[in-house]
Amino acid sequence: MYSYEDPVFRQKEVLFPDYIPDHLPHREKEIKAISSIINSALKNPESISNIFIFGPPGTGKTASVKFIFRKLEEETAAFPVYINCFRINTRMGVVYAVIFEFFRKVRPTRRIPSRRGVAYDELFDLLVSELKKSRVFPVICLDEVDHLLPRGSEVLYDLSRLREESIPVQLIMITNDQFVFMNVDPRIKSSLRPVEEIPYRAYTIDEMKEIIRIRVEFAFQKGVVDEEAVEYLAEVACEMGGDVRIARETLLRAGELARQDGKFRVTVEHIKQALSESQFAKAKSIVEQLSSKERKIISLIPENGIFYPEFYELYRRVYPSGVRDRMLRYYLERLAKYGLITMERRGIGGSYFIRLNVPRRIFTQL
DNA sequence: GCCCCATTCTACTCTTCCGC
DNA sequence: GCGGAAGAGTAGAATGGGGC
Repeated sequence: MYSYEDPVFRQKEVLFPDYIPDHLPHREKEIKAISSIINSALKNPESISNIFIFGPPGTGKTASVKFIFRKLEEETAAFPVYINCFRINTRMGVVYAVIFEFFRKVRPTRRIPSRRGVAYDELFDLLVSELKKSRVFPVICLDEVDHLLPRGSEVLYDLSRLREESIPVQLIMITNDQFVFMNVDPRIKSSLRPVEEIPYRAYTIDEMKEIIRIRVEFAFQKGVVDEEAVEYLAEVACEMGGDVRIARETLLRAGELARQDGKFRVTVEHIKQALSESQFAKAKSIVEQLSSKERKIISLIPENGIFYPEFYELYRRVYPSGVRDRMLRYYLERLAKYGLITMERRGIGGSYFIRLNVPRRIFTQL
């Protein structure tokens, strides 16, 4: 049988966003700290501390927790649940996600209840009774927890209060914003205590170089990626905030470019070319998750910006049956929160000036 | 027991109102 | 023009009653 060996990639999936490596270099200290908090809670459920992880994007926060969760599932009786609050950002959504995972992993024979037509309290009571019966130790990770606030913040209070029902539950909250809980209801803040804070700092150039080298070693065929290309990529990735995702995405694109030109060698030129696109990798992944309404709205914003009243007129002209003024503002506020646009108020009591933070081609390519 | 349909219940979306 | 709050509207699922 004919077998084809890729001349560029050896294990391309190493560069995919959902790939969790067996070893996370330069995050051993943080992983050890988080694991130790979880393990001591497992040994002594009376002394549970919630965990608050914060730091710049692309510094391995999510990868660390997913790495720890994999070990927890393999080696302990804990019941880890990972929830991305960008997608699941209501209290009902969070409780339903926990119940869904519980019935999938712990009680696979039980029918998963419907989400619609069931009261939140009813669903929460079901969660309480099932957790009580099963005696599992839930470790719930709320990634991008800032997207849960303020609408879904009540669920933090509810989940923390499970301990009053003698259910040992540990929350892990991940965010890029260290001060995310500053304006949260004091009642909710106090319910989350005690909290252990685990800060993640941006990678240094040397650390970035090593991380890229390891990825290159596993993902590419031997000798395909030039050393100068690795060094250049590490420097630029650090200048852009130390985001490993940019480096990973760039390597993937550069590999494809090297294949296209037929020389099967990744050079600095390939990296430069790939970087022009991958610097917007994060924005692109956010845009991919937007609802069709949000995409329609952002696609209408001109490259050179527009004042809100003018934009509302434009929107209504293009989508006469679309949302009204207040709702449009609400959607724009959300897009601003995602970092895709900037809303700057011009003058005292003046209108908002809306500006795109990413090139328009990001929306049109999807 | 099964099917159909109206009713009920719920979370979530969206509009309207009003004060600043 | 903006933003918070209240309430109406909507979609989806469960429930219950009637007819076969």
